[in-house]
Amino acid sequence: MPSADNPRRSERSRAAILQATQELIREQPYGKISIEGIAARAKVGKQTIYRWWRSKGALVVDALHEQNAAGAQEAMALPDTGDLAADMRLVLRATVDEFTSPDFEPLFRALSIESLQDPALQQQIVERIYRPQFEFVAARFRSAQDAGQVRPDADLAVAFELFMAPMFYRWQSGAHTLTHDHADAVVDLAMRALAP
Amino acid sequence: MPSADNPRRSERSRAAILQATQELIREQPYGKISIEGIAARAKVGKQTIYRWWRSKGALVVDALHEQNAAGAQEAMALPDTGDLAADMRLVLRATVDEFTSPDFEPLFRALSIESLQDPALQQQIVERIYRPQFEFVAARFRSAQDAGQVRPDADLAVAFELFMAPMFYRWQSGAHTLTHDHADAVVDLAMRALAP
Amino acid sequence: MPSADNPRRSERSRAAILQATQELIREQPYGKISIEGIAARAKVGKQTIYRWWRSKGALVVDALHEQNAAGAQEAMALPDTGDLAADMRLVLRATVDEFTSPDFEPLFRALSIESLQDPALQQQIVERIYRPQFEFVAARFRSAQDAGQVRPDADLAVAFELFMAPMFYRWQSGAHTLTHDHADAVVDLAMRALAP
Amino acid sequence: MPSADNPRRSERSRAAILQATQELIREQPYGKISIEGIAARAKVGKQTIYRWWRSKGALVVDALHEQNAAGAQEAMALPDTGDLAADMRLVLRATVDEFTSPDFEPLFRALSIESLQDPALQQQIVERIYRPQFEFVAARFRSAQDAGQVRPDADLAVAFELFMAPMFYRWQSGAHTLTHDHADAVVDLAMRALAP
DNA sequence: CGCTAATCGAGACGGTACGTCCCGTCTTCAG
DNA sequence: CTGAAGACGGGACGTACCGTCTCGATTAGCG
Repeated sequence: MPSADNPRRSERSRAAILQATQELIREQPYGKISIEGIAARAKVGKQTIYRWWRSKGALVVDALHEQNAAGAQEAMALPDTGDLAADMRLVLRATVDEFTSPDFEPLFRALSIESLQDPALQQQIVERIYRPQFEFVAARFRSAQDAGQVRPDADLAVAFELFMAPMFYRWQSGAHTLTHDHADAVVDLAMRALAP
Repeated sequence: MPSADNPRRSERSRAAILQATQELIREQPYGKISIEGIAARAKVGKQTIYRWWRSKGALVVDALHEQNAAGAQEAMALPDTGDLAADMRLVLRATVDEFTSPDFEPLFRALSIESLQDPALQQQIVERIYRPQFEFVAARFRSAQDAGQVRPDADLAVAFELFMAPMFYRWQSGAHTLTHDHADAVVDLAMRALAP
Repeated sequence: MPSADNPRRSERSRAAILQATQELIREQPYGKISIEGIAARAKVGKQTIYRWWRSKGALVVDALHEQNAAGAQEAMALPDTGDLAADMRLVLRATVDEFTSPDFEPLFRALSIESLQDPALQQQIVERIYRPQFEFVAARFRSAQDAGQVRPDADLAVAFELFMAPMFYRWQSGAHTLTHDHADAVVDLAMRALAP
Repeated sequence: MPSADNPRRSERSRAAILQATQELIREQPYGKISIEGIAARAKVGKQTIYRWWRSKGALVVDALHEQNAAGAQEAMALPDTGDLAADMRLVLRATVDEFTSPDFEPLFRALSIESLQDPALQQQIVERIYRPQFEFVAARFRSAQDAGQVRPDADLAVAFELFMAPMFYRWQSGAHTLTHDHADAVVDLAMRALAP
């Protein structure tokens, strides 16, 4: 994700703003983060932020994308070993790792907060984050259906959520700790539910 | 839930504040709600709010409780007909209704936003909202285990989330609409996963 | 000045309130003093203050009187040695001492502030503080007129102010320091002005 | 007195704030005046006031200067007719007029209240208001000394106060009304005191 | 290769809300 | 009924940020 479409736009500012946003979100509760604080940290005028981002939420989305671009995007690298349970175990463990990581977790948190407050942003997130992730997994599900590991009439959207929702729910509710063991247990149950 | 423990506390103010909070949360985006606005609507001094509630989040928790106290608390009235699937269908449909209701949904939304911003509040919500709900359902699960409808070694916490998490996830992600049909589909899958 | 007219009135409270008022006025800038602070220091309910004093100004007036009652009231003890200049030198030096004293000065200051804000209080001060002081000095002036030390047609009010106003002015303007030498210089000039 | 030293500063706001301050001080008791009220009257954000003035007192000083700048500054236009008594009569009568004017009096009052509460402001007033006025009069005194109308060894500061203090004292004590006749009487006495 | 228009940093501006302090009144309970 | 305690509705405080708006000072790309 280089600069943007506008050639005049300062790449230096763009990067500094997203960098500052990531850092601040990691350093303090999201409620304490202000555009002014981001501008100051990035040594940028406030207007430069307002010029290129609609809202703090949009800024958070981009900051998260920037971070994913930097990292390996493991969560999406979904292998097909022929064993769906094994493959999903990898996916869910990676999810646990992200929900646990001090680098990612605060950004997810920020994103959740913003998406709950702004329906437009919520739809944007569905399309830019949720849907791609779903499509990757759905493809793997179809392959598993062909291999007879999943009932052919299964609703893939519901199936997808059967795996992911429990992880998300635990994270957000804070009632239990997220562990690889828990991920494995969820995969076991979900596989049983989807078995032909 | 009458006044509180302090006999000096004005019941009139307490009720007016919670009432105003509920109304305002329903009328406008949560981000636009201010303590000042609540105080004005309740015809109360700001200090009276700050005296009895730590934060806007704590106020939202109480407002939700007040609303539940007023209503029938159907979600918790969990029958035991001997047919777990049927009973859980009732619970999940009631959940769908709440996530859909213009009376409840904005308050849940507000609660989620606040709990994501304040770990202390999150734990309070776990204990005052999540845990009681879980215990009700867990009791029903144990009865179903006795009746041989659920595997005796099932982790009831995971089982609980297998039902509830997909509903919550759909609501928060906004990727799909919540319907009774979807609730039924989730119950079907979850029952399959838990079957002995 | 014992309790007051009401026999039910608690002498203990009355004294504690005036005591607290004096102390606080000496300890901090007058603008920071609150009724609430006085009540707390005096271990008294706020209502007890509001019951017996119209305003903070009235409280200050009483606090000053209480202090004068305790002290020697030297400023008023005006001797008649036959030498008006010498006698006035005593009066003006005593005035300098009061304007300089850490016990009195803050109370005068408080009184000035209040009287500038409340015409009713200002008149009360004229009658309870200014006028008695003037009468004492005026009596001495008349005696000096009889002795031929002061012009018989002199307006005693103007004469009085000729002595006192320069002291007051220096104190309030803060442009110069108040000293006994200055008091003597003022007496010299005023005597010259009033000489037959 | 145009804007200030900072070119970014809005002249429109500066003028509106001082204007509003003057108006409000004239319209109501000083104790009822709030920064908030001034900001509202001036259609200005509170921060704009706090940005450029340390305190309400500093604002009052500037408001008074603004008013003087607008008017003729008669009090300072001190003629030298060769007759000191006549010249001083003009000055003191002008002073009476100011202490009597509904335009000036409330501002002086406000200034006195503030200066009594803030030593830093008091010193500022000495330098910006008291001292210039003194210097004008002192120059006239020196000219009178050259003309043999005033004792050559007179302390000009004390002499200045001999004229001004009685006016100020009457005004602040509220014991007597201020009139031109009184001003003339004071000049007579002071001239007698200073005569060679 | 200089012109000019967009972009930049900086930060003042009119506002809204914050959380706190105090006002003067009212309510409760103890003596 | 007085008095200590302190909750109450309310007004203002001084601060933090909002999103908009000038200011020069770069800084491209086009002419």
